[in-house]
Amino acid sequence: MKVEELANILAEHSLFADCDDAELADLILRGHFMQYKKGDELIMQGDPGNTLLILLSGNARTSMIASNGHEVVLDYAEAGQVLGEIALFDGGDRTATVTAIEPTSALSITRGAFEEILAKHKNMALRLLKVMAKRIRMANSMIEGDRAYTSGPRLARYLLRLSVVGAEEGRLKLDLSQSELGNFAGMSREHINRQLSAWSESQIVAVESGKVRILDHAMLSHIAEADS
Amino acid sequence: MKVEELANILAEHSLFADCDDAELADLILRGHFMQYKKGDELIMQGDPGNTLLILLSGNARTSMIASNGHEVVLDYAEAGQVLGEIALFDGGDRTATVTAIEPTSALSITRGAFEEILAKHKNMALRLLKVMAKRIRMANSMIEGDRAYTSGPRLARYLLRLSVVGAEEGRLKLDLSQSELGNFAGMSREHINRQLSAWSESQIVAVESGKVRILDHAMLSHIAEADS
DNA sequence: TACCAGAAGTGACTAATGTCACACGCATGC
DNA sequence: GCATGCGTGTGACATTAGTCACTTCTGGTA
Repeated sequence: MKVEELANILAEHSLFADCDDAELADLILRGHFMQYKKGDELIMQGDPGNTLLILLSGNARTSMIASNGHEVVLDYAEAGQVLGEIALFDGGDRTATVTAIEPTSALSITRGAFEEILAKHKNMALRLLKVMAKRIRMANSMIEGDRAYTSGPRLARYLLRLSVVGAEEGRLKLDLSQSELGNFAGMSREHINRQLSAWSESQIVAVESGKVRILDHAMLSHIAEADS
Repeated sequence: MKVEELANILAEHSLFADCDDAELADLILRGHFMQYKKGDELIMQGDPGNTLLILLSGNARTSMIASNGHEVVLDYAEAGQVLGEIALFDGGDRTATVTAIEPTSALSITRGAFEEILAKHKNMALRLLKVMAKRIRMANSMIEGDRAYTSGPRLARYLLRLSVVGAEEGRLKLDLSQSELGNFAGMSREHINRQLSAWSESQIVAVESGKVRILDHAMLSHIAEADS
Protein backbone atom coordinates (compact mmCIF):
# COMPACT_ATOMS: atom_id res chain seq x y z
CA MET A 1 0.00 0.00 0.00
CA LYS A 2 1.18 3.45 -0.80
CA VAL A 3 2.27 5.91 1.81
CA GLU A 4 -0.28 8.49 0.70
CA GLU A 5 -3.08 6.00 1.00
CA LEU A 6 -2.06 5.17 4.55
CA ALA A 7 -1.80 8.84 5.36
CA ASN A 8 -5.29 9.43 4.05
CA ILE A 9 -6.74 6.60 6.06
CA LEU A 10 -5.07 7.82 9.23
CA ALA A 11 -6.04 11.42 8.68
CA GLU A 12 -9.69 10.47 8.22
CA HIS A 13 -10.04 9.32 11.79
CA SER A 14 -10.52 11.62 14.71
CA LEU A 15 -7.48 10.63 16.71
CA PHE A 16 -5.12 11.41 13.87
CA ALA A 17 -7.15 14.13 12.22
CA ASP A 18 -5.02 16.84 13.78
CA CYS A 19 -1.68 15.17 13.19
CA ASP A 20 0.63 17.23 11.07
CA ASP A 21 2.27 15.66 8.05
CA ALA A 22 5.52 14.96 9.84
CA GLU A 23 3.72 12.97 12.51
CA LEU A 24 1.78 10.92 9.98
CA ALA A 25 4.94 10.33 8.01
CA ASP A 26 6.75 9.07 11.09
CA LEU A 27 3.92 6.77 12.08
CA ILE A 28 3.87 5.26 8.62
CA LEU A 29 7.62 5.11 8.26
CA ARG A 30 8.10 3.34 11.57
CA GLY A 31 5.05 1.13 11.32
CA HIS A 32 4.53 -2.18 9.60
CA PHE A 33 1.46 -2.67 7.49
CA MET A 34 -0.38 -5.82 8.55
CA GLN A 35 -3.30 -7.64 6.97
CA TYR A 36 -5.65 -10.12 8.59
CA LYS A 37 -8.35 -12.45 7.40
CA LYS A 38 -11.63 -12.84 9.23
CA GLY A 39 -10.97 -14.86 12.35
CA ASP A 40 -7.26 -14.01 12.59
CA GLU A 41 -6.00 -12.79 15.93
CA LEU A 42 -4.30 -9.43 15.89
CA ILE A 43 -3.44 -9.72 19.56
CA MET A 44 -3.42 -12.80 21.75
CA GLN A 45 -4.25 -12.79 25.45
CA GLY A 46 -1.21 -13.82 27.47
CA ASP A 47 1.41 -12.88 24.90
CA PRO A 48 4.01 -10.27 25.78
CA GLY A 49 2.90 -7.00 24.27
CA ASN A 50 5.55 -5.03 22.50
CA THR A 51 3.62 -3.38 19.73
CA LEU A 52 0.90 -0.84 19.30
CA LEU A 53 -1.66 -1.40 16.56
CA ILE A 54 -3.65 1.21 14.72
CA LEU A 55 -6.61 -0.25 12.84
CA LEU A 56 -6.71 0.99 9.27
CA SER A 57 -9.71 -0.92 7.98
CA GLY A 58 -12.08 -3.65 9.02
CA ASN A 59 -13.49 -4.48 12.43
CA ALA A 60 -12.19 -6.45 15.36
CA ARG A 61 -13.52 -7.87 18.59
CA THR A 62 -11.66 -7.42 21.87
CA SER A 63 -12.45 -10.24 24.28
CA MET A 64 -11.09 -12.05 27.30
CA ILE A 65 -11.44 -15.67 28.26
CA ALA A 66 -11.75 -16.07 32.02
CA SER A 67 -10.08 -18.97 33.77
CA ASN A 68 -13.42 -20.77 33.90
CA GLY A 69 -13.79 -20.56 30.14
CA HIS A 70 -16.37 -17.82 30.12
CA GLU A 71 -15.87 -15.40 27.22
CA VAL A 72 -16.31 -11.69 27.88
CA VAL A 73 -16.42 -9.27 24.95
CA LEU A 74 -15.03 -5.91 25.99
CA ASP A 75 -15.38 -3.91 22.82
CA TYR A 76 -15.55 -3.80 19.08
CA ALA A 77 -12.92 -1.71 17.34
CA GLU A 78 -13.22 0.02 13.98
CA ALA A 79 -10.77 1.81 11.71
CA GLY A 80 -8.77 4.51 13.43
CA GLN A 81 -8.80 2.82 16.82
CA VAL A 82 -5.63 2.21 18.75
CA LEU A 83 -5.18 -1.30 20.11
CA GLY A 84 -2.67 -2.88 22.42
CA GLU A 85 -1.74 0.22 24.40
CA ILE A 86 -2.20 -1.44 27.77
CA ALA A 87 0.52 -4.04 27.52
CA LEU A 88 2.72 -1.70 25.53
CA PHE A 89 2.80 0.92 28.26
CA ASP A 90 2.66 -1.04 31.45
CA GLY A 91 4.98 -3.75 30.23
CA GLY A 92 2.67 -6.60 31.16
CA ASP A 93 1.18 -9.30 28.99
CA ARG A 94 -1.74 -8.77 26.69
CA THR A 95 -4.91 -8.75 28.70
CA ALA A 96 -7.27 -9.62 25.92
CA THR A 97 -7.48 -11.20 22.52
CA VAL A 98 -8.33 -9.06 19.50
CA THR A 99 -9.89 -10.99 16.64
CA ALA A 100 -10.67 -9.71 13.16
CA ILE A 101 -14.37 -10.16 12.47
CA GLU A 102 -13.86 -9.25 8.83
CA PRO A 103 -10.83 -8.67 6.62
CA THR A 104 -8.81 -6.11 8.49
CA SER A 105 -5.60 -4.15 8.15
CA ALA A 106 -3.53 -2.36 10.73
CA LEU A 107 -0.34 -0.45 11.30
CA SER A 108 1.93 -2.14 13.81
CA ILE A 109 4.43 -0.03 15.70
CA THR A 110 7.03 -1.39 18.10
CA ARG A 111 7.58 0.04 21.55
CA GLY A 112 10.93 1.49 20.63
CA ALA A 113 9.64 3.15 17.51
CA PHE A 114 6.64 4.52 19.30
CA GLU A 115 8.71 5.95 22.12
CA GLU A 116 10.82 7.76 19.56
CA ILE A 117 7.71 9.16 17.97
CA LEU A 118 6.45 10.25 21.37
CA ALA A 119 9.73 11.98 22.10
CA LYS A 120 9.79 13.75 18.79
CA HIS A 121 6.17 14.84 18.58
CA LYS A 122 4.98 16.05 21.92
CA ASN A 123 1.33 16.23 20.88
CA MET A 124 1.33 12.51 20.34
CA ALA A 125 1.48 11.83 24.08
CA LEU A 126 -1.48 14.09 24.77
CA ARG A 127 -3.46 12.38 22.05
CA LEU A 128 -2.68 9.00 23.53
CA LEU A 129 -3.55 10.15 27.02
CA LYS A 130 -6.88 11.29 25.69
CA VAL A 131 -7.54 7.96 24.00
CA MET A 132 -6.73 6.10 27.17
CA ALA A 133 -8.82 8.43 29.30
CA LYS A 134 -11.78 7.68 27.08
CA ARG A 135 -11.14 3.99 27.41
CA ILE A 136 -11.12 4.15 31.19
CA ARG A 137 -14.28 6.19 31.09
CA MET A 138 -15.92 3.54 28.92
CA ALA A 139 -14.69 0.71 31.12
CA ASN A 140 -15.97 2.43 34.25
CA SER A 141 -19.30 2.96 32.61
CA MET A 142 -19.44 -0.74 31.76
CA ILE A 143 -18.72 -1.63 35.38
CA GLU A 144 -21.36 0.79 36.58
CA GLY A 145 -23.91 -0.53 34.10
CA ASP A 146 -23.19 -4.17 34.80
CA ARG A 147 -23.49 -3.62 38.52
CA ALA A 148 -26.29 -1.17 38.90
CA TYR A 149 -28.78 -2.32 36.29
CA THR A 150 -30.72 -5.44 35.50
CA SER A 151 -30.52 -7.10 32.14
CA GLY A 152 -33.04 -4.92 30.35
CA PRO A 153 -31.37 -1.55 30.81
CA ARG A 154 -28.03 -3.22 30.26
CA LEU A 155 -28.93 -4.67 26.90
CA ALA A 156 -30.38 -1.30 25.97
CA ARG A 157 -27.03 0.32 26.76
CA TYR A 158 -25.06 -2.13 24.68
CA LEU A 159 -27.44 -1.79 21.75
CA LEU A 160 -27.11 1.97 21.93
CA ARG A 161 -23.36 1.62 22.04
CA LEU A 162 -23.50 -0.39 18.85
CA SER A 163 -25.89 1.98 17.16
CA VAL A 164 -24.54 4.24 14.47
CA VAL A 165 -24.47 7.84 15.59
CA GLY A 166 -25.97 9.16 12.37
CA ALA A 167 -28.87 6.76 13.11
CA GLU A 168 -29.40 5.62 9.56
CA GLU A 169 -32.72 3.86 10.17
CA GLY A 170 -31.48 2.54 13.48
CA ARG A 171 -29.21 -0.05 12.01
CA LEU A 172 -26.31 -1.25 14.15
CA LYS A 173 -22.66 -0.85 13.26
CA LEU A 174 -22.19 -4.59 13.44
CA ASP A 175 -24.59 -7.44 12.81
CA LEU A 176 -23.94 -9.64 15.79
CA SER A 177 -25.51 -13.01 16.39
CA GLN A 178 -27.55 -13.26 19.56
CA SER A 179 -24.84 -15.31 21.22
CA GLU A 180 -22.26 -12.65 20.45
CA LEU A 181 -24.58 -9.97 21.71
CA GLY A 182 -24.90 -12.08 24.83
CA ASN A 183 -21.15 -12.18 25.37
CA PHE A 184 -21.00 -8.44 24.85
CA ALA A 185 -23.90 -7.52 27.10
CA GLY A 186 -23.15 -10.21 29.66
CA MET A 187 -26.28 -12.31 29.43
CA SER A 188 -27.32 -15.66 28.00
CA ARG A 189 -28.35 -16.04 24.40
CA GLU A 190 -31.82 -17.14 25.46
CA HIS A 191 -32.27 -14.11 27.62
CA ILE A 192 -31.20 -11.83 24.78
CA ASN A 193 -33.71 -13.53 22.58
CA ARG A 194 -36.56 -13.09 25.02
CA GLN A 195 -35.73 -9.45 25.69
CA LEU A 196 -35.45 -8.69 21.99
CA SER A 197 -38.79 -10.42 21.34
CA ALA A 198 -40.45 -8.35 24.03
CA TRP A 199 -39.06 -5.10 22.65
CA SER A 200 -40.00 -6.16 19.19
CA GLU A 201 -43.62 -6.56 20.40
CA SER A 202 -43.60 -3.01 21.71
CA GLN A 203 -42.00 -1.63 18.55
CA ILE A 204 -38.83 -0.56 20.30
CA VAL A 205 -36.64 -2.62 18.05
CA ALA A 206 -37.20 -4.70 14.94
CA VAL A 207 -35.58 -8.07 14.40
CA GLU A 208 -35.40 -8.91 10.71
CA SER A 209 -33.55 -11.99 9.51
CA GLY A 210 -31.37 -11.99 12.58
CA LYS A 211 -30.49 -8.32 12.35
CA VAL A 212 -31.51 -5.90 15.04
CA ARG A 213 -32.71 -2.45 14.12
CA ILE A 214 -33.53 0.22 16.67
CA LEU A 215 -36.97 1.70 16.00
CA ASP A 216 -37.43 3.86 19.06
CA HIS A 217 -34.09 5.30 20.03
CA ALA A 218 -35.59 7.59 22.65
CA MET A 219 -37.45 4.77 24.35
CA LEU A 220 -34.34 2.61 24.39
CA SER A 221 -32.34 5.44 25.96
CA HIS A 222 -35.06 5.77 28.53
CA ILE A 223 -34.91 2.07 29.32
CA ALA A 224 -31.14 2.34 29.65
CA GLU A 225 -31.60 4.72 32.59
CA ALA A 226 -34.48 2.84 34.16
CA ASP A 227 -34.81 2.24 37.86
CA SER A 228 -34.86 -1.51 37.75
CA MET B 1 3.97 22.04 54.48
CA LYS B 2 7.55 22.36 53.41
CA VAL B 3 8.71 21.69 49.90
CA GLU B 4 11.19 19.05 51.03
CA GLU B 5 8.50 17.19 52.90
CA LEU B 6 6.31 17.09 49.82
CA ALA B 7 9.23 15.97 47.74
CA ASN B 8 9.93 13.14 50.14
CA ILE B 9 6.35 11.98 50.14
CA LEU B 10 6.22 12.01 46.35
CA ALA B 11 9.54 10.28 45.94
CA GLU B 12 8.46 7.47 48.24
CA HIS B 13 5.82 6.24 45.88
CA SER B 14 6.52 4.12 42.87
CA LEU B 15 5.10 6.42 40.25
CA PHE B 16 7.35 9.26 41.26
CA ALA B 17 10.25 7.25 42.56
CA ASP B 18 12.22 7.79 39.36
CA CYS B 19 11.40 11.45 38.98
CA ASP B 20 14.44 13.66 38.99
CA ASP B 21 14.59 16.64 41.33
CA ALA B 22 13.58 19.09 38.65
CA GLU B 23 10.42 17.14 37.95
CA LEU B 24 9.49 16.92 41.61
CA ALA B 25 10.21 20.59 42.05
CA ASP B 26 7.96 21.51 39.15
CA LEU B 27 5.13 19.33 40.41
CA ILE B 28 5.31 20.92 43.81
CA LEU B 29 5.81 24.42 42.50
CA ARG B 30 2.82 24.24 40.18
CA GLY B 31 0.59 22.27 42.50
CA HIS B 32 -1.64 23.37 45.33
CA PHE B 33 -1.50 21.52 48.61
CA MET B 34 -5.01 20.44 49.64
CA GLN B 35 -6.27 18.94 52.88
CA TYR B 36 -9.47 17.02 53.44
CA LYS B 37 -11.34 15.72 56.44
CA LYS B 38 -12.88 12.29 56.52
CA GLY B 39 -15.99 12.38 54.35
CA ASP B 40 -14.88 15.35 52.22
CA GLU B 41 -15.14 14.95 48.48
CA LEU B 42 -11.91 15.47 46.58
CA ILE B 43 -13.70 15.06 43.27
CA MET B 44 -17.42 15.22 42.53
CA GLN B 45 -19.14 13.20 39.84
CA GLY B 46 -20.57 15.48 37.17
CA ASP B 47 -18.29 18.44 37.82
CA PRO B 48 -16.06 19.68 35.05
CA GLY B 49 -12.62 18.24 35.59
CA ASN B 50 -9.75 20.62 35.23
CA THR B 51 -7.31 19.38 37.78
CA LEU B 52 -5.19 16.37 38.46
CA LEU B 53 -4.79 15.21 42.04
CA ILE B 54 -1.89 13.32 43.52
CA LEU B 55 -2.72 11.77 46.88
CA LEU B 56 -0.04 12.54 49.44
CA SER B 57 -1.52 10.90 52.50
CA GLY B 58 -4.69 9.23 53.62
CA ASN B 59 -7.12 7.03 51.74
CA ALA B 60 -10.00 7.76 49.44
CA ARG B 61 -12.87 5.89 47.87
CA THR B 62 -13.70 6.27 44.18
CA SER B 63 -17.36 5.56 43.52
CA MET B 64 -20.13 6.27 41.06
CA ILE B 65 -23.83 6.71 41.68
CA ALA B 66 -25.88 5.27 38.83
CA SER B 67 -29.03 7.00 37.66
CA ASN B 68 -31.10 4.53 39.67
CA GLY B 69 -29.30 5.45 42.87
CA HIS B 70 -27.17 2.34 43.09
CA GLU B 71 -23.67 3.06 44.41
CA VAL B 72 -20.74 1.33 42.77
CA VAL B 73 -17.30 1.52 44.39
CA LEU B 74 -14.61 1.39 41.73
CA ASP B 75 -11.47 1.58 43.80
CA TYR B 76 -9.72 2.70 46.92
CA ALA B 77 -6.77 5.03 46.45
CA GLU B 78 -3.78 5.41 48.74
CA ALA B 79 -0.89 7.84 48.91
CA GLY B 80 0.99 8.22 45.66
CA GLN B 81 -2.02 7.51 43.49
CA VAL B 82 -3.02 9.86 40.71
CA LEU B 83 -6.70 10.82 40.62
CA GLY B 84 -8.82 12.71 38.16
CA GLU B 85 -6.83 11.93 35.02
CA ILE B 86 -9.85 10.83 33.02
CA ALA B 87 -11.72 14.10 32.94
CA LEU B 88 -8.48 16.05 32.79
CA PHE B 89 -7.36 14.43 29.58
CA ASP B 90 -10.54 13.76 27.68
CA GLY B 91 -12.10 17.04 28.64
CA GLY B 92 -15.35 15.51 29.87
CA ASP B 93 -16.97 15.74 33.27
CA ARG B 94 -15.83 13.80 36.29
CA THR B 95 -17.09 10.27 36.03
CA ALA B 96 -16.91 9.41 39.67
CA THR B 97 -16.83 10.88 43.13
CA VAL B 98 -13.70 10.54 45.25
CA THR B 99 -14.33 10.71 48.97
CA ALA B 100 -11.75 10.84 51.73
CA ILE B 101 -12.29 7.93 54.11
CA GLU B 102 -9.81 9.38 56.56
CA PRO B 103 -7.94 12.67 56.86
CA THR B 104 -6.24 13.07 53.53
CA SER B 105 -3.97 15.45 51.69
CA ALA B 106 -3.27 15.86 48.01
CA LEU B 107 -1.43 17.95 45.47
CA SER B 108 -3.80 19.58 43.00
CA ILE B 109 -2.44 20.53 39.58
CA THR B 110 -4.39 22.41 36.94
CA ARG B 111 -4.59 21.27 33.35
CA GLY B 112 -2.48 24.15 32.11
CA ALA B 113 0.22 23.58 34.68
CA PHE B 114 0.28 19.88 34.04
CA GLU B 115 0.55 20.33 30.29
CA GLU B 116 3.54 22.56 30.85
CA ILE B 117 5.13 19.92 33.03
CA LEU B 118 4.42 17.30 30.38
CA ALA B 119 6.03 19.46 27.71
CA LYS B 120 9.08 20.15 29.84
CA HIS B 121 9.70 16.66 31.20
CA LYS B 122 9.13 14.08 28.54
CA ASN B 123 9.31 11.13 30.95
CA MET B 124 6.25 12.44 32.71
CA ALA B 125 4.02 11.46 29.79
CA LEU B 126 5.35 7.91 29.74
CA ARG B 127 4.81 7.62 33.46
CA LEU B 128 1.24 8.80 33.08
CA LEU B 129 0.61 6.46 30.18
CA LYS B 130 1.80 3.64 32.35
CA VAL B 131 -0.48 4.62 35.21
CA MET B 132 -3.43 4.78 32.88
CA ALA B 133 -2.56 1.48 31.23
CA LYS B 134 -2.61 -0.15 34.64
CA ARG B 135 -5.95 1.41 35.38
CA ILE B 136 -7.48 0.06 32.19
CA ARG B 137 -6.02 -3.32 32.96
CA MET B 138 -7.62 -3.25 36.40
CA ALA B 139 -10.95 -2.08 35.02
CA ASN B 140 -10.97 -4.82 32.41
CA SER B 141 -10.18 -7.36 35.04
CA MET B 142 -13.11 -6.08 37.11
CA ILE B 143 -15.42 -6.45 34.12
CA GLU B 144 -14.14 -9.94 33.45
CA GLY B 145 -14.53 -10.93 37.08
CA ASP B 146 -17.98 -9.44 37.48
CA ARG B 147 -19.19 -11.16 34.36
CA ALA B 148 -17.54 -14.53 34.41
CA TYR B 149 -17.72 -15.49 38.07
CA THR B 150 -20.38 -15.98 40.68
CA SER B 151 -20.34 -14.13 43.95
CA GLY B 152 -17.92 -16.42 45.75
CA PRO B 153 -14.93 -16.10 43.44
CA ARG B 154 -15.75 -12.46 43.01
CA LEU B 155 -15.63 -11.66 46.68
CA ALA B 156 -12.40 -13.64 46.87
CA ARG B 157 -10.91 -11.43 44.18
CA TYR B 158 -11.90 -8.23 45.90
CA LEU B 159 -10.58 -9.42 49.23
CA LEU B 160 -7.29 -10.32 47.60
CA ARG B 161 -7.19 -6.92 45.99
CA LEU B 162 -7.56 -5.34 49.41
CA SER B 163 -4.99 -7.58 50.99
CA VAL B 164 -1.61 -6.14 51.81
CA VAL B 165 1.08 -7.55 49.56
CA GLY B 166 3.49 -8.16 52.41
CA ALA B 167 0.70 -10.28 53.96
CA GLU B 168 1.21 -9.17 57.53
CA GLU B 169 -1.02 -11.82 59.07
CA GLY B 170 -3.53 -11.48 56.28
CA ARG B 171 -4.87 -8.15 57.41
CA LEU B 172 -6.55 -5.97 54.80
CA LYS B 173 -5.35 -2.53 53.80
CA LEU B 174 -8.68 -1.05 54.75
CA ASP B 175 -11.20 -2.12 57.35
CA LEU B 176 -14.40 -1.90 55.40
CA SER B 177 -17.83 -2.51 56.82
CA GLN B 178 -19.73 -5.33 55.19
CA SER B 179 -21.97 -2.86 53.38
CA GLU B 180 -18.96 -1.11 51.94
CA LEU B 181 -17.44 -4.41 50.93
CA GLY B 182 -20.74 -5.13 49.26
CA ASN B 183 -20.64 -1.96 47.19
CA PHE B 184 -17.08 -2.76 46.22
CA ALA B 185 -17.63 -6.40 45.31
CA GLY B 186 -21.06 -5.81 43.85
CA MET B 187 -23.21 -7.87 46.18
CA SER B 188 -25.64 -7.30 49.02
CA ARG B 189 -24.47 -6.86 52.58
CA GLU B 190 -26.36 -9.96 53.64
CA HIS B 191 -24.72 -12.04 50.99
CA ILE B 192 -21.30 -10.81 51.99
CA ASN B 193 -22.11 -11.75 55.53
CA ARG B 194 -23.17 -15.27 54.64
CA GLN B 195 -20.16 -15.84 52.40
CA LEU B 196 -17.78 -14.57 55.05
CA SER B 197 -19.42 -16.79 57.67
CA ALA B 198 -19.03 -19.82 55.44
CA TRP B 199 -15.36 -19.08 54.80
CA SER B 200 -14.86 -18.42 58.44
CA GLU B 201 -16.21 -21.94 59.18
CA SER B 202 -13.66 -23.44 56.83
CA GLN B 203 -10.82 -21.35 58.22
CA ILE B 204 -10.25 -19.45 55.00
CA VAL B 205 -10.80 -16.10 56.64
CA ALA B 206 -11.29 -14.92 60.18
CA VAL B 207 -13.82 -12.28 61.12
CA GLU B 208 -12.87 -10.58 64.37
CA SER B 209 -14.81 -7.61 65.65
CA GLY B 210 -15.92 -6.71 62.17
CA LYS B 211 -12.47 -6.95 60.65
CA VAL B 212 -11.67 -9.51 58.02
CA ARG B 213 -8.34 -11.30 58.07
CA ILE B 214 -7.25 -13.71 55.38
CA LEU B 215 -6.09 -16.98 56.92
CA ASP B 216 -5.62 -19.11 53.85
CA HIS B 217 -4.36 -16.91 51.06
CA ALA B 218 -3.72 -19.83 48.74
CA MET B 219 -7.21 -21.20 49.17
CA LEU B 220 -8.74 -17.80 48.54
CA SER B 221 -6.71 -17.43 45.36
CA HIS B 222 -7.91 -20.83 44.32
CA ILE B 223 -11.53 -19.84 44.92
CA ALA B 224 -10.95 -16.68 42.91
CA GLU B 225 -10.21 -18.82 39.85
CA ALA B 226 -12.93 -21.36 40.50
CA ASP B 227 -15.17 -22.75 37.81
CA SER B 228 -18.44 -21.65 39.29
C1' DT C 1 -24.61 1.79 84.21
C1' DA C 2 -27.94 2.30 80.85
C1' DC C 3 -28.75 3.72 76.37
C1' DC C 4 -28.20 4.34 71.61
C1' DA C 5 -26.48 3.97 66.90
C1' DG C 6 -24.42 1.49 63.63
C1' DA C 7 -22.86 -2.94 62.28
C1' DA C 8 -23.50 -7.74 61.89
C1' DG C 9 -26.12 -12.31 61.87
C1' DT C 10 -30.00 -14.92 60.16
C1' DG C 11 -34.40 -17.08 58.47
C1' DA C 12 -38.06 -16.94 54.96
C1' DC C 13 -39.43 -15.53 50.72
C1' DT C 14 -39.00 -13.59 45.99
C1' DA C 15 -37.18 -12.12 41.79
C1' DA C 16 -34.10 -12.40 38.10
C1' DT C 17 -31.47 -15.19 35.11
C1' DG C 18 -29.17 -19.05 33.73
C1' DT C 19 -29.60 -23.95 32.02
C1' DC C 20 -31.49 -27.68 29.50
C1' DA C 21 -34.00 -29.64 25.96
C1' DC C 22 -35.90 -29.53 21.88
C1' DA C 23 -38.31 -27.63 17.60
C1' DC C 24 -37.78 -24.82 13.69
C1' DG C 25 -36.01 -22.29 9.61
C1' DC C 26 -32.79 -21.13 6.43
C1' DA C 27 -28.58 -21.31 3.96
C1' DT C 28 -24.80 -24.24 2.00
C1' DG C 29 -22.95 -27.84 -0.57
C1' DC C 30 -22.97 -32.41 -2.37
C1' DG D 1 -33.46 -32.59 -3.36
C1' DC D 2 -31.62 -33.69 0.80
C1' DA D 3 -28.44 -33.74 4.51
C1' DT D 4 -25.89 -30.72 7.65
C1' DG D 5 -25.06 -27.01 10.57
C1' DC D 6 -25.82 -22.83 12.67
C1' DG D 7 -28.56 -19.42 14.47
C1' DT D 8 -33.05 -18.70 16.49
C1' DG D 9 -37.59 -19.34 19.32
C1' DT D 10 -39.60 -21.13 23.54
C1' DG D 11 -41.20 -23.85 27.55
C1' DA D 12 -39.97 -25.90 32.04
C1' DC D 13 -37.05 -25.84 35.71
C1' DA D 14 -32.98 -24.91 38.73
C1' DT D 15 -30.06 -21.57 40.95
C1' DT D 16 -28.30 -17.59 42.61
C1' DA D 17 -28.52 -13.76 44.98
C1' DG D 18 -31.43 -9.98 46.47
C1' DT D 19 -35.08 -8.27 49.79
C1' DC D 20 -37.47 -7.93 54.05
C1' DA D 21 -37.91 -8.22 58.72
C1' DC D 22 -35.98 -9.04 62.77
C1' DT D 23 -32.59 -10.05 66.41
C1' DT D 24 -28.10 -9.57 68.39
C1' DC D 25 -23.70 -7.40 69.13
C1' DT D 26 -20.46 -3.69 70.01
C1' DG D 27 -18.51 0.53 71.17
C1' DG D 28 -19.09 5.02 72.60
C1' DT D 29 -21.21 8.23 75.68
C1' DA D 30 -24.55 10.66 78.79
